[in-house]
Amino acid sequence: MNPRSKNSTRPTIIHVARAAGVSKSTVSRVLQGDAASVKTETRQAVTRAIRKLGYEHNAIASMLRTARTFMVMLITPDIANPFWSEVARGLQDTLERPGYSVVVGNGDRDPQRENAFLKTARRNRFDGIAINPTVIHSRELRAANIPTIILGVRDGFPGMDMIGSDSFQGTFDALTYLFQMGHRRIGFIDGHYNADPGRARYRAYRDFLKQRDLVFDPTLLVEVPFERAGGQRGMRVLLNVAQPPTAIFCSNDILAVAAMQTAQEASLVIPRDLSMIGMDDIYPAAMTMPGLTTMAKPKYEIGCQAAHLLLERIEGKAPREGRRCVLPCKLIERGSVAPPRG
Amino acid sequence: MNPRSKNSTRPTIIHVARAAGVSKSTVSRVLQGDAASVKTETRQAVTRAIRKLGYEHNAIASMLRTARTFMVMLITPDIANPFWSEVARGLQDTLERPGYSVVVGNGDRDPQRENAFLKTARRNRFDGIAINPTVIHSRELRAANIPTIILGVRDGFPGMDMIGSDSFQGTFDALTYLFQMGHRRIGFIDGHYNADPGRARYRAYRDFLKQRDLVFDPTLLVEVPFERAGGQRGMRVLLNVAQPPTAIFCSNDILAVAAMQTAQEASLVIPRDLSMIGMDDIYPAAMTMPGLTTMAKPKYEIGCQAAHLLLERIEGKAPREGRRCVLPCKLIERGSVAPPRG
DNA sequence: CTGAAAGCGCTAACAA
DNA sequence: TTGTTAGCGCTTTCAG
Repeated sequence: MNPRSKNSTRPTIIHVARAAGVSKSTVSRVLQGDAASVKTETRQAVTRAIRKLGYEHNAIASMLRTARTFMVMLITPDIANPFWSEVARGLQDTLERPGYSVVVGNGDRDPQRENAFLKTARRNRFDGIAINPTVIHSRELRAANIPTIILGVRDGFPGMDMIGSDSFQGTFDALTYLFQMGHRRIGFIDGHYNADPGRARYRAYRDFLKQRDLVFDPTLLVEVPFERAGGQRGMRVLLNVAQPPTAIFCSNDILAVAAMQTAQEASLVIPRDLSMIGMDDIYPAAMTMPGLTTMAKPKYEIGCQAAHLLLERIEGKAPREGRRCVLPCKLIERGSVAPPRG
Repeated sequence: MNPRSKNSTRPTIIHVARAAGVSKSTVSRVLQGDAASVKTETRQAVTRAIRKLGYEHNAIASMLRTARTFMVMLITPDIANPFWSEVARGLQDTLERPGYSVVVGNGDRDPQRENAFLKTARRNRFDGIAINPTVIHSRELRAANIPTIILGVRDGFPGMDMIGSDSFQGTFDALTYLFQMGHRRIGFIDGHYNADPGRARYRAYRDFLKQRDLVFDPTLLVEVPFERAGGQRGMRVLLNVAQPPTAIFCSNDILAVAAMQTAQEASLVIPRDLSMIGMDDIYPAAMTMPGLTTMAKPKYEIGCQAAHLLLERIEGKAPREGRRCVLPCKLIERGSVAPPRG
């Protein structure tokens, strides 16, 4: 039954060629859809032979010969993080059409792991890399000598393509929105990693205050790690300052949701007693009660655009210099913001 | 600077061999860590040459020769779904050590796409496949002739390894938990897909009722699609039955969270007026107010175990017949369940 | 312990 | 339009 049972080896183009009474080159041509240079009858004969033998193109052999693998490595800190899994989805969906497969690596903010994936990309001669660099440096990336797109807009990667969202503008707009709702004492729970990417949100906060002639009150700013516990701690701190804020901006939704819950546990009613605004618009943000108002980052689109930029670079259609693509954030109004009381 | 600048080609083992004054075979042996059969001095000479030339092993050529790719294809409906992204994480984390890369495919419950990924796995001679089959059949999987692990416990895949969690037991335990809290009228919002995998939850619900001598009240059961809107609709229906339930079990957390919010919007206080319990324990379940009590599925562990089973199968260490590995669910008590009022 | 040689299955000039 | 030929870079007998 099975054309290739047990210990018989898989058919190759040679077998197909023999069965069709042509040469391997001809088979190769029809395999590549080189319609122009093979007679219709011949092609049909080959196609028939292929089907009869149950032949399956061997991409590995082809890779070796053409030095093209149609493989792309995606390196993010954690694919289980809803932010990155959405980016991954966008990347994969758009790379799928031109026939690329994407391998995903969880770098985990660990130099060892991040580099291990880079090494895999090199050894397997991947055609491209999409990476959110946390510990890896420009030098290593450049040395890999593989077309690369940086996920996130960063300094320190000169000449490389980058794509990200405008955290500065997003933060600024979020704060402006709160201001226009009437808030004047606006708290800021600022998440950070060890390797801090430019502190766009912090700069936006300071710039915003300046523009609105509000004085910077250090008690309204609290720095925490980018995780639930950070949001909880941040809220506890802000709840206990002498003059508490009427609204709080959080660096991302994970912090915001955790902070909001902490406030609710302290019997504050959101948004009546306190307005909350987050950033990213991850999945859970729509699931809180009230829904979290947030500056959405275009995660899926970032993935899609990243794919396009990378594809151009791979195909040599990109300009020599690195490109920066910065997508705007967008306000999603749900229920966590209202004018201040009184 | 760069040892391989511009249009010079990458060094191969031949270059290394020449530089070290040995043959390619020797270099190959060193590369494979075949310590036993190469003199220490020779190995050092080779290593030195490798470093000097900036040689990088070409995995593609190696694959062609050895017919091993160290690539695994993961096919799920949607990697952006928090359930699957956790499974993916587990799979990747454990496949990483033995040197496998995993390509992830979003099958999207679409026959076209699911098959396309399977085809990629075949053409690229992947060593293994991990799949949650939604539309693909056993026959196609078997025809691919690649070691496979089924994600989810299903009928219709005879002889194949499977791993999943015990939805029947989980549902049964969740209902029992509600019963022990004193609930007797327990509603059930049951999600389903077109291709329904056995309806374990439904069977558990019926069995539970029987065991506890409770009569099955069809008005307490509502079937909805597996998405937020389904949860909302389900809750609206249950809120309007003549004798509403005092507790509700939902097929998964997405439904549960949406249902809980809908109840809250209708001014019910959870769990005072109504207890809610979900299943899966996805990320957002911890972020609601109150936190959602749920039967957790061991998502990450499923990924890890899947990797182990697959590895054994790939290495020919697995028994001929298919194995079934069913992991238990675990109750996570948060704040959404309490004894009924009165 | 090391080397020579024969491919793995395909593509891409170059000829015909 | 088709066939011949020479590899792509590595692994792996088999000799030595």
